[in-house]
Amino acid sequence: MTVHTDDPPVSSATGRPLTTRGRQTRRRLLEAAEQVFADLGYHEASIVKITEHAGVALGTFYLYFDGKQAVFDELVLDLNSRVRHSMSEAMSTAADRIEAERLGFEGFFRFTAAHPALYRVVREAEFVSPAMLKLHYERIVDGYRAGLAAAQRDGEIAAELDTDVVAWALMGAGELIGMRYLLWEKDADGRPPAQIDPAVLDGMTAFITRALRPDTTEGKTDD
Amino acid sequence: MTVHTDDPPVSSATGRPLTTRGRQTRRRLLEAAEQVFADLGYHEASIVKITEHAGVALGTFYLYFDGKQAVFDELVLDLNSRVRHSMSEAMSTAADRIEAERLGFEGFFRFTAAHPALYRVVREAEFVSPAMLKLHYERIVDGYRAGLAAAQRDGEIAAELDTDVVAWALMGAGELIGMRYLLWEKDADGRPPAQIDPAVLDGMTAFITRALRPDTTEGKTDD
Amino acid sequence: MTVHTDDPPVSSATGRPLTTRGRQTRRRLLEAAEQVFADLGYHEASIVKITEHAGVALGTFYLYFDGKQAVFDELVLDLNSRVRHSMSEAMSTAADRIEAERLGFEGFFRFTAAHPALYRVVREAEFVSPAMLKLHYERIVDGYRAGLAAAQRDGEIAAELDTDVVAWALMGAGELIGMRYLLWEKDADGRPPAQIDPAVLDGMTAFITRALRPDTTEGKTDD
Amino acid sequence: MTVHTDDPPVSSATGRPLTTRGRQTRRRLLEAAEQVFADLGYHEASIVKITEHAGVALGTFYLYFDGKQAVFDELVLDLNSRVRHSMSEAMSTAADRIEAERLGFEGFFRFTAAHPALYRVVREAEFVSPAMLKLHYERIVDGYRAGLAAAQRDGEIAAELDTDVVAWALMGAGELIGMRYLLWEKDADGRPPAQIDPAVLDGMTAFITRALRPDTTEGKTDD
DNA sequence: AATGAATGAGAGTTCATTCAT
DNA sequence: TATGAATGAACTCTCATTCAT
Repeated sequence: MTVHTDDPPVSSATGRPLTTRGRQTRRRLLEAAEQVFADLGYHEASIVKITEHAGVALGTFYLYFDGKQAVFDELVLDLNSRVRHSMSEAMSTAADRIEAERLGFEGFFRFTAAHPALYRVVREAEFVSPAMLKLHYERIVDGYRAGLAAAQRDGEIAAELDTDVVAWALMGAGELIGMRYLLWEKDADGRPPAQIDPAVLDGMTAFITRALRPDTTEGKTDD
Repeated sequence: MTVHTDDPPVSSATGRPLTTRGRQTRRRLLEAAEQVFADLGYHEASIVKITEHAGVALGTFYLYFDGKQAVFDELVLDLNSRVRHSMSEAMSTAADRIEAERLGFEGFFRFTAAHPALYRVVREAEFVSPAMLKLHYERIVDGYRAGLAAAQRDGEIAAELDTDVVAWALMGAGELIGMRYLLWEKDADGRPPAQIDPAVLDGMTAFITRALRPDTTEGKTDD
Repeated sequence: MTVHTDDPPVSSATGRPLTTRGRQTRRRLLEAAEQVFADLGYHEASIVKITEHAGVALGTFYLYFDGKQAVFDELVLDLNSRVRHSMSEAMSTAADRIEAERLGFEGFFRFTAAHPALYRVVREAEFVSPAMLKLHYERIVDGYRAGLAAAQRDGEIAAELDTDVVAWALMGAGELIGMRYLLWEKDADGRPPAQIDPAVLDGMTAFITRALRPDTTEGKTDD
Repeated sequence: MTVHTDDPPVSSATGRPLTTRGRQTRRRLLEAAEQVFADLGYHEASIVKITEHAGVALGTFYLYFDGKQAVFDELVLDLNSRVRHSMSEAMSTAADRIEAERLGFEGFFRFTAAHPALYRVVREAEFVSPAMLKLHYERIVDGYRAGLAAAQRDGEIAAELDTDVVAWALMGAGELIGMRYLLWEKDADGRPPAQIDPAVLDGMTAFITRALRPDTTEGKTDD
């Protein structure tokens, strides 16, 4: 599990810079936190469980983090950074915006399937650290909106659409589809699927394509 | 605040039927719980706070509910019942399915604006009582899907759409739009808006209409 | 189950005399208390459980008893009265004191097997109502001691024995034998035996006989 | 007050080994528990009272014990171990089995007088932790029975006696004698006696001696 | 840099008892 | 005579955090 945020705060809770050993301990704690928060949720999780999972003593935790909420917040930022990275990488090969949307969702679902912590931790942030959830959503929406607006200028998507509203709608749709068809879906053995059902992705693509594509009469801009 | 569920459990925690006085006390407790859970969230809420709010003694709570989680669960069911009632009432005057969708969202947003507890309580159920959240979503989706399937048979919406996927996508979209433009929006006085910005509702309607409407070449069924 | 004490307090908690109906309710409550205390012990038992068992409402209990401890105390007295009655009846046909001892124990064990509440309730009195336990033991010992003293005067048992010490010793012995071979013994089906193993009773009789019988050289008094 | 069990569990509630400081705290808690349980009984006792008595914070208790019942159980084991140690030490100088019995009772009474917790705690175990009481009695009886059987082989006590029955009878006798003449006896100042009345011990010895000694006609085995 | 014993506020829950009906 | 809703003190137990080592 690789942990990389936009602005990696590789310093101790007291602000001192860290030695190599310190950085390692810190990373182990953050990874343990991801595991424990994902498995148990914020309130069932405890610092003891995190430190046990990380194989360090209880007190050590407070050398690197200000407290329970602080690790949690950092974890949300970290997951946000990673899921956006996964999505933008998936979209990078798209020929047009609508293909980009499909690839973006594919990347999102792939990340979700591989990191169930994303939902469990990020969505719980709504109740633990509301500002973090807002930040998470807004960062994703920002990317969306920028892409949609550019595509609109290029005539790739319908001019009448409100890119802000559409961006939020798409994110909401993606989130619930992921929850329904990835997190709640169980195969014969009761295990969650490793990837989303292609038929669902197709259904989602059809829905999005219809919503976004320009009207047939709509004049395309040159480019 | 009116409390009405599909199957109102007007009995005590021990299952005995209640006197009039008992029913009143129970309802006051459930209403207090809605208030307190909405204001503070599940974990910050406490039975003491609920009983204080209801103006009864601590022990009284346990005459009517099995515990903290039990009131919470009942509250989720109650809110689910009420929001669905609000939506179906709003949709009842629609001329066609696409208008029904718009009216349904309008009803949903109106309920959300009037009962912030819906989001705060229901979404938190994901972490407190996952089965309740699933139930909540599934009950709403069931209605959606049935309406979409019927409309598809009538040629009111595109035949190619996967009604299940669309139903979940629409619900997710509606949820995040509501969160963004109702719960997070503040007017000049820092108060949340009493109703959703009509422009947003229009944007959403455009999005949905484009996604659902049959292709122009698509043959309509007679009616 | 018949309830009869030396001094049956057939009056309400407030001291008023009782109607026939009142007496019935009171007796049902006392019998329910015996059952519930025996099954659950004093602390696990609750007034609600007793009244439910008796088929009356909670408040009714306080019409007849001063409280939880009060029923308990009355129950101890009642059981004491009944076990002593059972023992003295069993001893009534004895030819001599040593036979009387054997028959007395037999009666005690029979009562114990039929009324497990005796142990459960009476022994718990040590911690709930110490004065009641003392009374229980002393009443039994009084009978013992009187019988032993008379037998000593008649030369049926050894003159050197301290009747007080012997009475307490015999009662203690009987109590632990009953606990070990009746309450803790389970047959093939895991059920407690309906009567004590005759071999055990023989063993006990041998022990007592040896301890009590006069020395062979000891002169018997005429009778 | 020295605390020593057969198998001293010098580990925390979570099973981790303890530092010196931790072991000290644990021992202080166990001693405080002995005091508090003996003074108040199981149900009146509370963790708060135990920790206050021990001079530590409430939470500290749970570092070392799993809960109220757990300390109680450990205390029963501890007392059992100590009283048996006291008895076997007292018996070690006996010339024959009958003298051993007398010395054993003396040791038991001495321990009882010095540690009233023995009765109060161990007998209450019948209702709090029945398995513990059984264990307590059985461990004592095991020693008794072994001694009696050996003595029987040596012809020191009557061959006809059932050693199992006799062992339980003797223990029961000793327990009630101790209760009557130590715990319930008060001197002029209302204080319990520091040691048992020698006359009672003599009475008990006479009783036991008569019961156990071989018949005069019984042939002794050579040794 | 790391340890782990100690803290104590605060939670959910139970139940004997009262009293208006 | 009977009811059962209401009370609230007291309990056990948890866990984020501190700090001496």
